[in-house]
Amino acid sequence: MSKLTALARHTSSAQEDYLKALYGLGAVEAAVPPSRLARELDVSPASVTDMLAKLAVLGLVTHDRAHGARLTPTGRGVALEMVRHHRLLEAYLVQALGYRWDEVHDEADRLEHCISEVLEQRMFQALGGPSFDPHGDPIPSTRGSLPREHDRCLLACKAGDRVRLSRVSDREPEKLRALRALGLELGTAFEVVGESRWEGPLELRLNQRLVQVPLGLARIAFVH
Amino acid sequence: MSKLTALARHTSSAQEDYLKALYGLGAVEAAVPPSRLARELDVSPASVTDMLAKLAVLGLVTHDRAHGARLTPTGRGVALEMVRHHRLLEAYLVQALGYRWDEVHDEADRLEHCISEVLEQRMFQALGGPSFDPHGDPIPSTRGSLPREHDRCLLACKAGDRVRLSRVSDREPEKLRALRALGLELGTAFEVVGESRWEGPLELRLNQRLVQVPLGLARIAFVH
DNA sequence: TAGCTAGCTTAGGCGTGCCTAAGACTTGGA
DNA sequence: TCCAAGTCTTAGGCACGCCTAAGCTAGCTA
Repeated sequence: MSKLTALARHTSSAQEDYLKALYGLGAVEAAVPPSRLARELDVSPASVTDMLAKLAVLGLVTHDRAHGARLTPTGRGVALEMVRHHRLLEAYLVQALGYRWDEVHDEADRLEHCISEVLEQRMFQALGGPSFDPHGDPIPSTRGSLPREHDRCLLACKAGDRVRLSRVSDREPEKLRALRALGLELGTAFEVVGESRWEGPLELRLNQRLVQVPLGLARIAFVH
Repeated sequence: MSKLTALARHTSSAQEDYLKALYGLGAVEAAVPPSRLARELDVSPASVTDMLAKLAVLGLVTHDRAHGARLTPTGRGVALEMVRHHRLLEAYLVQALGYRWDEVHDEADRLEHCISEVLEQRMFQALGGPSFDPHGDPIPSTRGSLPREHDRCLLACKAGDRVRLSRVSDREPEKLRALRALGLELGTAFEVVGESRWEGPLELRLNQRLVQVPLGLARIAFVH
């Protein structure tokens, strides 16, 4: 990964969004089809073609029609920087400023593009060097390494499994509020009592209480 | 002033910069010539003409050739919101994250455009409702009122004056570092021993020490 | 193998925010 | 009074990031 930060490299917000999305779609390991990226970013396929061409010129992605787009090592570096900014900001907003886990995503999405390396570092230090954000996602190190995740989706659990909530998707605030309302926070221990049948809810035992978890919530929850 | 926040009103970063600059140049009280604004923002006069036309359509400025540009009440509201964001961010960075007073300006200039009202409020609360930023500039209230400033420029002081540093311009980090190196911080008390003669330095007595203050530093310092 | 369809790219266009170059208006001095 | 200088606007253009519409390609199915 390049030593230059995204700020010094003057990548635009939009470019950073594309790189971050590519990273999230696994463009480090395998090529990502443009259509997938278009859906993710809610832009037209034509826009994706344009932007991928620009990013290719900048040496941030490789791109051929047969396979799709992949991040170069430099592109991965920029993407990881954005992911680090995003997750660190989420952690900071929750721990230092009293945000709830359902309030931080949009704020972090805006701020991640304009914080300096200095601010990043100060927040990191203020939090004592956190490893995870408020949704259980790992915060990449400055060198770009990520702890391997061993969790599995709540949907994949079998009746009788005793697990803890380890991670949730940060995308949908409403679902996050619903999970919290059911008593599910990061680290909450519970037992899976009933698996989902015919797309019905899962049933959990949590603090002696039986709790029904709709499919849509179970899908964004991960446990170990 | 409109109740809508700049975010909800979707003013662009650039528009907000123009409004803030106009506010700083006194476009509430008197019309500001476009050339002055162009110099301030380091853009061409033609760009200013363009942008003022857009802002006029949005009802944020009035603009006639004879006089120049003035902020409407709504425009003043947006400008003050940016000023509030900027100064609050500066205060937060210094007090909560250990920045020095010469490090905060650029960071705040970027962040002021993308923080939510929620974040603004959380920072305000975390600081206990501060009235001034680290350079002694007053932080406007949400309703847009500003405490009146009674300070005067250090340059205007006479020999024998006993005063305290109350405010400095936040624009030039190097000068801020130089002031600090001379022992001058907000609230520092000193006596003016010698006024500037033939554009030479002022002389101050500060903690029994005699200190020479170059004209360029005295110009950005204010006292009361 | 031929044709259809899904997916990608090209072409052309739009709004924003900037630019330079050239014209118009004002204002003060000769 | 009239010219010169400074100021402001107009005209035309560029990069960015997006769009729609139309064309191309490739792979699957009949």
